[in-house]
Amino acid sequence: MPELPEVETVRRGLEPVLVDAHFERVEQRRANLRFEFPESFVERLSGQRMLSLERRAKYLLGFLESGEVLIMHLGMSGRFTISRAGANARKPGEFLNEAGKTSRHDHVVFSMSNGATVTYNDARRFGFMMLAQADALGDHKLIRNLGVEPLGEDLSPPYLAERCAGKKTSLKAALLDQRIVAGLGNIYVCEALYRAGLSPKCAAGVLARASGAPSQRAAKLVPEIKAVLEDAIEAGGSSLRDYHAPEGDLGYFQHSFAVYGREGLECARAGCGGTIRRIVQGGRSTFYCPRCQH
DNA sequence: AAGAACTCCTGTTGGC
DNA sequence: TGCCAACAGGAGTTCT
Repeated sequence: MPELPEVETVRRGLEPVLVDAHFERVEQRRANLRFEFPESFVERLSGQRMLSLERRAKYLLGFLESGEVLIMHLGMSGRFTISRAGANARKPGEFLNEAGKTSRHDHVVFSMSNGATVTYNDARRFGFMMLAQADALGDHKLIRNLGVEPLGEDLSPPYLAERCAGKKTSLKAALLDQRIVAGLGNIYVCEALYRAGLSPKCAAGVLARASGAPSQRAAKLVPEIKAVLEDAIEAGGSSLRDYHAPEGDLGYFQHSFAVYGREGLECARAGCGGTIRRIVQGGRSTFYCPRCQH
């Protein structure tokens, strides 16, 4: 489900109900999601106050008073839903939860001291939750190899050129590699490449000149990556199928897709007249305009 | 050792 | 209407 803009939207939705609240009750309904839950997961969360909720790449990081961090990843289908005490209380045996998803996939329920209930639902169970020591978070195996955040100064044409220099893998695959840029996923890579007029099929190495300096392509691509992510965050993320922010609001950036999911439709670039194509790279769909992406 | 293929799991959709 | 194959926003692990 979520790429950086969706995870950031979820973070902003959860922050007001989780931060400064205590976990009054934690319900863990199965032993594993993608991975086993941590040892004594419920006990280590219960009674804890969350000091802050941050995002790194597609991870949500809840810093706890105990010095531990609750690391959460939504995988493909993970979603959080907030409900208030008394409101929309689900009757026993009811088939659909507040998110309109089957409640059999409600795997974790946090009851907070401020009266909010936060439910984690994940049909495919590619998401997970872990606990780590905050002061060693940078050494955690999930965190330590992550590349730069795409928003902000760290992602620059020289950085991207250096990391892609000599790479024969496709530009599409390189941008999906979380060790290079952290937080991009299939949709926003397609959209950024389209905006930059770059072919997803060309070798990633084209971003660097022989000297290692950034090429024109790198200079063009970097601002488009930032722009598409900023636009999507502004829109509250993309609601595909039934994704929604924790409060139930729908993001609407999916209406702004130029290529994703638009196979067979005409390229929107003025004067182009090309037709959007779908190809498969690394087992995943890539959408692009063969006429104006080179 | 880079790069590609495979893997986890369930739900939805589109074609016949 | 029913059935079945293809596909879905991720990424760690295992191969070549």
